Amino acid sequence: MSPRGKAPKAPSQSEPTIHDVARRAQVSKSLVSMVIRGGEGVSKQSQAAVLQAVKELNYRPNIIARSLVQRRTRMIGVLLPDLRNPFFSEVISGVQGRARELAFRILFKTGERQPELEEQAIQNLLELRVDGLILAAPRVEEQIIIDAGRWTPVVVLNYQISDDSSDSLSNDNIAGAALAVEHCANLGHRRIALIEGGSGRAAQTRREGYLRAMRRFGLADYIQTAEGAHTEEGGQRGARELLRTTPLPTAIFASNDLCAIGAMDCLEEAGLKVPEDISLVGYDNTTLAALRHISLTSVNQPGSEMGRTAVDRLSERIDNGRTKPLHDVLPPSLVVRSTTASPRDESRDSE
Amino acid sequence: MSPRGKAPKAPSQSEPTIHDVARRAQVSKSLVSMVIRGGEGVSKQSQAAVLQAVKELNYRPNIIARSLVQRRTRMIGVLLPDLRNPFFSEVISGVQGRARELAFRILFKTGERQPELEEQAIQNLLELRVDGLILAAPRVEEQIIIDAGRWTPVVVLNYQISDDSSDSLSNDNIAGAALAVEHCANLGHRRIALIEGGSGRAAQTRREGYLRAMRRFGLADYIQTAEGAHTEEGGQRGARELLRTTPLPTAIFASNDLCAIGAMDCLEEAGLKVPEDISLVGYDNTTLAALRHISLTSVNQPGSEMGRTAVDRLSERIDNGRTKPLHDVLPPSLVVRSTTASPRDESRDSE
DNA sequence: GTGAAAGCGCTAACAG
DNA sequence: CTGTTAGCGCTTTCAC
Repeated sequence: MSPRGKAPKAPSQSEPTIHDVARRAQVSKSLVSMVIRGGEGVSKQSQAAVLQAVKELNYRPNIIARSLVQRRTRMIGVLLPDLRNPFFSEVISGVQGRARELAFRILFKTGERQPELEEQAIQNLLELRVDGLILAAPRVEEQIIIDAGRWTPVVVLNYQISDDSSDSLSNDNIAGAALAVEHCANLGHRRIALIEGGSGRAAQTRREGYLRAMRRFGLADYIQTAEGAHTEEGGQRGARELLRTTPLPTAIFASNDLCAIGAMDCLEEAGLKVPEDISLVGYDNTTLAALRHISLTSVNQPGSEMGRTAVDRLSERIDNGRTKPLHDVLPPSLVVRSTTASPRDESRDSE
Repeated sequence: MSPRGKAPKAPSQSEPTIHDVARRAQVSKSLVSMVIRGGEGVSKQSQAAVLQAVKELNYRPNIIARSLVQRRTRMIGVLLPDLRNPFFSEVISGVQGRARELAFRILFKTGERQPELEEQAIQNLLELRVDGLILAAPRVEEQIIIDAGRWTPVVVLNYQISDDSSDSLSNDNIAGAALAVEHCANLGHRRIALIEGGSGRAAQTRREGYLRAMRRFGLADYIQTAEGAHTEEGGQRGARELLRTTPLPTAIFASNDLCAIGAMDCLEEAGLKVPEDISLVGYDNTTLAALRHISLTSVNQPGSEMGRTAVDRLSERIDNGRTKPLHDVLPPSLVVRSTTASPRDESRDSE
């Protein structure tokens, strides 16, 4: 829980403090403090003296000390499942960009999809007195999130929490899954299978969306799901499972892009052509899907924009004192590329 | 330079402090402090009392206060160019993993390949009193890095600095580029062109490696370079430039994977087949290159491993007091996949 | 405008 | 084993 207590030696002779600057500039500590923070109401003369002393001593304000007295750190904690999925790279890019604009710093952790690690990370971030927390696709128990929300502003991405202690910002996974199913159905597919994304909440919701949409389109009899995960390996596993069924599905909706790509590999290794023999839809519309060689039809989820908005939500609470919770649900959209087409033989499809 | 000074209202009634815990447990502050840090030499009884009070008050130690008095933060600053390139995602994954194991926290910034932003980020990290700094492929002036190195331990990735104030950890870009050239030459290529990676230091070194290798293999007359960048767009630009030349090169070495993928797109749009008409080699061996649909021959650079090692280097200085600088150069290796083959028509190749 | 004094929450000697 | 005493470097009243 606490860091190792070793510190064999001091780094060097101690760093200059505000006190040293004050002495050198022949002014008081408080004056130096004013100047450092972009002082107003300071005479040009003292200002110049301070600035010069700062330069000469190579003084750097100690933000830790400042944070202690101000009781704010201007740090935002960000917890992601991992960074192997480009979707989360995009999220954190957005977070980082907006954070810079609003003068926040990012403390960053990955939870590796393990609830215990996530919880530990959250506690750690809270102990560091972050001014706000962004939790992306958390797997931790809801109560932990609620408690965190009572302590500091929290924005949860892609999981609408049932409590009002935090803000949330979600992609409408139900609607997104429906878009995927609808697209396939419109192309004439009936045996539209799902490769699931594992036990994460987004994956569960997409599954639910798939089931509902299949029923709505009168395809309840064709519902078919395979276990998978939000990784390439998960996609391969799911595809292998589907390949063992007869008749084969003519379209597959994979729970995310990584999963879809894994499935695609597996299908093609088995000699099936995409989209001629089988159509494939992913989710997230990551940069991977957009690669010309992949060109995957995918449900769009604007990761970078979500990251930026998350920071804005935090800033509204931190800097503008908003207290009413906000729960945004972004409408997904479908980006059609080259992995979907009408089924080869429609008569065979009706068996 | 300094954060906005607004704080409209306190988050809630103030958080419990070590003092509150002490009162509640009927012991002294210092005893509480001991217990919190995994106390030794504390009676079972007081320990239990403290732990209970902690629980009841929902107390969380204030790491900021601790950092101030201990003069160490157990935070590591990480500066990356950006996260769109999966290579850097891998680096930071490695950093994050090892940091967790060694009880460090990660403060993370991107420099967006702009020296001014990088410098600002470094200063910011230093003001926060990070215990160490990892600078990946920095573009900032060398003097800034040297100054930072005098202030706190620094590990520079993929740029061997000419000064001994920091450690460095580089891939041997000269050797890596040579591997790419050699591979093509061995396949019978002579017109091996380079798409450059822009003004970054790694890109420059790879260029140098390309030039040297071409000469070494007696292919000096076939040297051909096109401007590009370490992005897909840069690769497309470079490929377009090369496509205007006659005769066309039979192989292209792109300065990194992203660049290679951009080039591949452009080539195929122009009706050329890879590798039948033209071979292509990338650099970094990112997850992108490994995708079955890309299957790009690429020079391997172990991003995740480099991230882990960077944290180790820092820890050696922070926790074990090492002072002698270490400059590691990792040998690259070539991963051959499906984008390289012998040139179609060797006679035509000799013009 | 400027300076002096009082902490922020915690740790680290050092006495009891 | 436990409590007391000083600060860490900075901001922030509040007098001058």
